[in-house]
Amino acid sequence: MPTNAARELNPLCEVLQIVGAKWGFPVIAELYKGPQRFNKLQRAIRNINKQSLTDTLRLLEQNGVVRREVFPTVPVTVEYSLTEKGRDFHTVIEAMNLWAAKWGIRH
Amino acid sequence: MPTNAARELNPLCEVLQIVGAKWGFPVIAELYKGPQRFNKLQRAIRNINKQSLTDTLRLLEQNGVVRREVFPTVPVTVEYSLTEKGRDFHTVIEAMNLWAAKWGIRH
DNA sequence: CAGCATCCAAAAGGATACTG
DNA sequence: CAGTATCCTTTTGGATGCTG
Repeated sequence: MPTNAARELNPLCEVLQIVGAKWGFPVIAELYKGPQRFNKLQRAIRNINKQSLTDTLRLLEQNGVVRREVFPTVPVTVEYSLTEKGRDFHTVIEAMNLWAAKWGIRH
Repeated sequence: MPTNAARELNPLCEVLQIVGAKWGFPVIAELYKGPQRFNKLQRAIRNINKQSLTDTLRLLEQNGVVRREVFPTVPVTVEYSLTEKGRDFHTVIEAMNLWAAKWGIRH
């Protein structure tokens, strides 16, 4: 994640935190497919481990991008989904894709 | 910078490399003001050191966002400026700003 | 002036094992 | 199932000094 220096560039800091987080995009991309439980997310995202997944979900939750819901089954079930704010994030992703497509990879 | 995992999400990988780099935004922001020499950039960007500035400029240069021009004065003068691709990057920045403004910091 | 080489400190990432 | 705790490895960042 971009640390202090970049974070001083408000109000971009929040966006940079999200897009700069190593697993932010993969998690968001996966949740676009629909609500998912913790273990399902972990299996879906190649090479992520519990710790990293937990950290990323907490970060996105704090930024209001992801919602966490606990169902009191046994064992407990936890479902993660995108909030409205999270779904609206596609505007940013699209802008990135457009720019990347317009200019291509490498020059 | 977001590392391997995020980078597999082509064609976003290039964008993530740029926005995820700790000093990417500060350098681009500074160059929007116009072409600048190495030392001028370093003085303008709070707390960046030669090494980090060099690394960031090389990264942006490789991505075709920044142009490097050497003038054979003594001592040598090197000027950095944004390419057309680099200036067009404001479309991405704007999308980020819009999203951030729409949803605010924290929730 | 514009860097590169080196070195060190700090942070991030990841593996594993354990728990309610 | 969904984590937390711990430990360890790797990567990054920054400071400093040297050079064409």
